[in-house]
Amino acid sequence: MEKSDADAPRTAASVPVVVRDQRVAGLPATAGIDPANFQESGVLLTMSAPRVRISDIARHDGQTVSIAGWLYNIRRSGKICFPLLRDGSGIIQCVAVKANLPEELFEALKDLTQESSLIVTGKVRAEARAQGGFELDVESAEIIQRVSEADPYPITPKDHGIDFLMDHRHLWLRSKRQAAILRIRHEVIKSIRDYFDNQGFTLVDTPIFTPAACEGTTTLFEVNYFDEEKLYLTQSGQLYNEANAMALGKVYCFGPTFRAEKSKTRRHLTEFWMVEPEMAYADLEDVKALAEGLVVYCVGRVLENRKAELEVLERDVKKLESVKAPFPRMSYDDAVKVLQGKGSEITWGGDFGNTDETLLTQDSDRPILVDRYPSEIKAFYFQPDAENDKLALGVDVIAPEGYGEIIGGGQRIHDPELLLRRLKEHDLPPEAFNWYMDLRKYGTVPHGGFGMGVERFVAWMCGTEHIRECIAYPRMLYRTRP
RNA sequence: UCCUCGGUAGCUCAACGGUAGAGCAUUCGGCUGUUAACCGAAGGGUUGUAGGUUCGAAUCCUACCCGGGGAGCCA
Repeated sequence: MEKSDADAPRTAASVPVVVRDQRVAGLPATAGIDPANFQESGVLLTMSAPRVRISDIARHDGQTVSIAGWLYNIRRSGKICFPLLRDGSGIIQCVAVKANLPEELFEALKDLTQESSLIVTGKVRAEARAQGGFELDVESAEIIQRVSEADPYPITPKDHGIDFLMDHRHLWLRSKRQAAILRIRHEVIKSIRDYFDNQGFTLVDTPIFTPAACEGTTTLFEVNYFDEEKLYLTQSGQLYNEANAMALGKVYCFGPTFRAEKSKTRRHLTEFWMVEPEMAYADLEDVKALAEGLVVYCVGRVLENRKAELEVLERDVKKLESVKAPFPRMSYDDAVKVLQGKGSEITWGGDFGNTDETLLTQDSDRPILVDRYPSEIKAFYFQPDAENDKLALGVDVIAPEGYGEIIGGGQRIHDPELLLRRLKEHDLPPEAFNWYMDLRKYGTVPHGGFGMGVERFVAWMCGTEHIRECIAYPRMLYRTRP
């Protein structure tokens, strides 16, 4: 039903403003205006206080400041109301007392709807009763847009189902939990980059359009490349990484990868982000050490810099604090024996299922490294074990708490004849790999690397049930929108 | 692709063969310290779609559509 509300938005161009300038309403202007504070928004605002972010609020105790944000929720009690203001960096409870404010302003605030955009100016006050320890005593406010009650913000503070939330993913990101996950994802990505950058790796990004299967078996998304040919979305940058490692020694690529697997589980996305380092003059042990170091470093950074977010997520940080080197190591052979001892039906030569991975790590407080898998279940490029050529020098890092394989990698074949033989055994057309063979022709060296799935790692850090929450806009078997 | 569970108000759910209800959200009223605030009232429904069984279907049956969980495969 339409409401005859003069303040309701009519067009996108005419932003309704209930209270634009409190000086009109007779409030005293506060000194200390710094134009630098207003450049961020690109809008000249007639504010009388420096603009701050909620994450910085502790440094402004006792000062009058402005916070630009959105109404997260509001609690009213007659002549006093408590708007919760969200600004992307945190949430702060504001206090608006009717007796201290112009009537027009108090009424506008009291009746404000969820997710309305507004800029609040007031005095920061330490307050034990408030979450976060600080409150803002409202002095003035500018309402940028009042959300219409005829079409209210759909995500209310109560429970919602996953289907509804995923349909509103673009709005769901505004909630506390989702914002915390995205900040932890950011921390993980930054720490991954710092880890490699600090050790002399060079970021060299690999193409997303690729001409053929890198690994043969895995399903690829096909793309029409003009009318010329079919290309595929990359499922790994590894083959290109090997070329880059021969050029720069130590490299990594970091970007989205695509797998057209019809997997419908809590650990699968069709589009996910992967970091893949590759090192020249490296063997399996070097790869294992690099992987272990990466995991320890990133977990440490999350613990150090994202305490507040882990708390929002109610993550048991003790489980993360125990992630220290060295990680337990075992061979595939031993892992199969351990699993059989625990009642798994796995036989030698089979790959681990998710239940196997969970069983394997259930007694460990940190990830475990499993190496030397049967060559038959691994890709064509794995270097065979010198002591048993039926085994591939591959390694997987399996995270605890049921998060499964987060890293997979190993040492690559450097011998040209062996590589050619493996291509044929895997029914791959050697002519498509001419450039890859060149790497074995011109100064071949032992080398290796791995890939780490970012969303799986973030899911583990956050303790989320499903990895779909660990990327802003997940792409899954039956979900491609928004 | 297979197995399994589900689709009822904007949202979360109840009713399980006999008059479709509750909480939240929205609207109106009350409340100066609330913490997913609370109290009172109002509006809000072609029960996923199409057939079928029945005196009578949200409820039972069939097909389809949409989604959740899992398997295989993988990071």
